[in-house]
Amino acid sequence: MDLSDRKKQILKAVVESYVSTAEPVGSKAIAQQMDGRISSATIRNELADLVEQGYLEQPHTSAGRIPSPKGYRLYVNELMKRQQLSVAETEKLNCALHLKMEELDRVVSQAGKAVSALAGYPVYTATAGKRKFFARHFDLLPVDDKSFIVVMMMGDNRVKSQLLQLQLKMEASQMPVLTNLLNSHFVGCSADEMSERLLHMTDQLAPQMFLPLSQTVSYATEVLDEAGRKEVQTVGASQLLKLPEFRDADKAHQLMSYLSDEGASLPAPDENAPMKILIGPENVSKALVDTSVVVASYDIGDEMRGLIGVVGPTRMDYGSITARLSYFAEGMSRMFGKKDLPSTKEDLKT
Amino acid sequence: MDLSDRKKQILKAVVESYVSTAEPVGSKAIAQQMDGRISSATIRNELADLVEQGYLEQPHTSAGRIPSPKGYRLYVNELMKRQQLSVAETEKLNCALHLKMEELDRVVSQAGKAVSALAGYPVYTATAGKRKFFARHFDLLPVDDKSFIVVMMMGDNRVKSQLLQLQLKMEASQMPVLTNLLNSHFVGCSADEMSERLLHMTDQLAPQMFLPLSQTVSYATEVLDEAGRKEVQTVGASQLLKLPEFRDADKAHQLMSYLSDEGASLPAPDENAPMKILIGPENVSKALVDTSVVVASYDIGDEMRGLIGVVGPTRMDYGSITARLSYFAEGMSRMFGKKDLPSTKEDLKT
DNA sequence: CTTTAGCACTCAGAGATGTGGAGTGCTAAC
DNA sequence: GTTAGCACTCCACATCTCTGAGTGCTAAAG
Repeated sequence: MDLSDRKKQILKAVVESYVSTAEPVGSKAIAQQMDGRISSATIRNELADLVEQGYLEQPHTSAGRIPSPKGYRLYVNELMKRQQLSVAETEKLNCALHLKMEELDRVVSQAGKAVSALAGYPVYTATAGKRKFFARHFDLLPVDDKSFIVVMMMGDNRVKSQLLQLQLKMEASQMPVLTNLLNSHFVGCSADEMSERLLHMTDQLAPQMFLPLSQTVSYATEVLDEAGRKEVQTVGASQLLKLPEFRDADKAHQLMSYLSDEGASLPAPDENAPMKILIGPENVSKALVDTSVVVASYDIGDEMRGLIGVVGPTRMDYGSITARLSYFAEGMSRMFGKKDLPSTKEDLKT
Repeated sequence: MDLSDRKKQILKAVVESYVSTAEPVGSKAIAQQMDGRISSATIRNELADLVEQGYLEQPHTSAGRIPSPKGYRLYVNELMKRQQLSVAETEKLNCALHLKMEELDRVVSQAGKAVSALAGYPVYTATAGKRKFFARHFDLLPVDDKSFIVVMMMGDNRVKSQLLQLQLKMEASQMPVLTNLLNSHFVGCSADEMSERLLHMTDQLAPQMFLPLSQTVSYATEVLDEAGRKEVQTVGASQLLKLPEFRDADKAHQLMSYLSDEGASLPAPDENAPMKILIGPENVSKALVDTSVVVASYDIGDEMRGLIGVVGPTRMDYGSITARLSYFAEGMSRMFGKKDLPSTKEDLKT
């Protein structure tokens, strides 16, 4: 049951008009947009068909039509033109990407801001690894005789550090011993394994050695645990309020608190697809059923993947969002991981 | 021109009622709240006086009264009862405070979240130092022969690190030399001094030594520069939407984007006062003239101060906010700096 | 069989109108 | 100085009407 070419043209016109105005679109407007090649009456007939087939909806009898999720889906899969980014826009994105190669987290959130500003919608970012985290190397920096700083490099080459206050005084000579102990027994372990090994060492060490060791190890397990949890950040939530569909404070509030709640599980693309578009009820989460999400993932090396998603009304401009997002995701992949991602249209289907 | 005791009582009643209901309060309601000791007619007379003296305002002739900024000021300075925190609330705050002593930034933002949730208003946090930042110690961890990780401990004992990719291969033996060089020549320097010293060494070193050194130093200067800039974070902005005064999406949007704009200069308490309350037009920033800000600062040692501010409608519950904030600020000070802050009522005046 | 013009019908949204109630200011009595 | 009473004001809310955009249907034209 494929749609006629003309019906598709009309659907496309409806989507694009509604995307930019947020107002139901009428037959006359469409006729005009088609240079008067066909009359509004004909279009009315076609529109009626499209409604019947579920591609469009009518808020009430005497209103224009708006696209249904099914309509958007068709639009995204077949009708949408992949948009070119303007020079100014690529500039801005590049700027965010080339940000002084700082800590990963920073780049990610900076870039999120840029994308959000460009898209006009809130953006969430996350990084997640698939495999367990482990320590690659430990280092201790003495501060005074009752405290030192642990520096731990993780499997993904990120480094975390922390000042530890000791209960007992520690002699300078102990430092290298402790460092050695850590690097010989706790490197390559997951958090759980670490705790276990520590347990085994309880009796083998003098307390003045064991205490700082255990403090260090428990810091390490904490960090590893946390790194494993995927961390979601949201930026640009206030952009929502500019949209007519969120002028209702309650709606806006609901969505915004969902987004800023870190516990929230936000959509992620499938294993092999670089990008995913979820339209309205295609979202599992209740809070998102009235919104669409476009989410891209990118490789950041070491079996880690990053995630960036744009949240907006179902009426969002899928073309320009996907263009920006894929440009950005490719840039990130190029920057961190080595290999590029495929980015063909086929991958956009659910 | 001091107010009579009764007028103050009435003012207090108006403020407290308006704070909790957001509705203009009428003479009858006040009479009731005063156990009928005086009649509504009398109160009307008093109210008229208070309006004339500028402590109250009348949205329109036949409406109740609402406090003016001047009225709030008097309330905050004289009438407000310092509120006790409930056990449950201190629990929550303590919980945020005792968060596994992680990086400073984390604790601060976690605590911000807790305060925001408890207060029901957005909260901004910042940390700022008064003096220049410098490096206290460098450490290098080799990753492979073309990259290593710099670990830099700063004056405030925070540690920053970064993976550096080298242009040239580097031999293992160079590492300690480089580390030594860094620790002997660049410790204790501000970012500017570092750049200068690096310049002087250009000719004295072989390029294969100089290049990684310069990469490391430029990373260090970047970090120091950034640490010097005060960084503002806002949490809980979505809480605004629950308030009747921000049901208007435009207003909410305006304030929210101001808050999430990092460039924004948010109020800070004066040098020696631990807390400051800014009511309505007392705020310099245009975006805040319709809001009040309660901001506390706390010592985090090493000449660094932290900042936490609550932003809300002028009608906010100053009593409970100040109580929470000062509890929190004291906790932070105790945790980081050693000395406690004074926290007497006198300091609350502008 | 498809397209078009014409016409009656529908419905949301904006404006006009009306009513109730909360609250005031004023006056006169206590 | 305090209180009761009363006329007055004005917002909030509901009701009503009017308008215009847009529809569905029918019948004629291509």
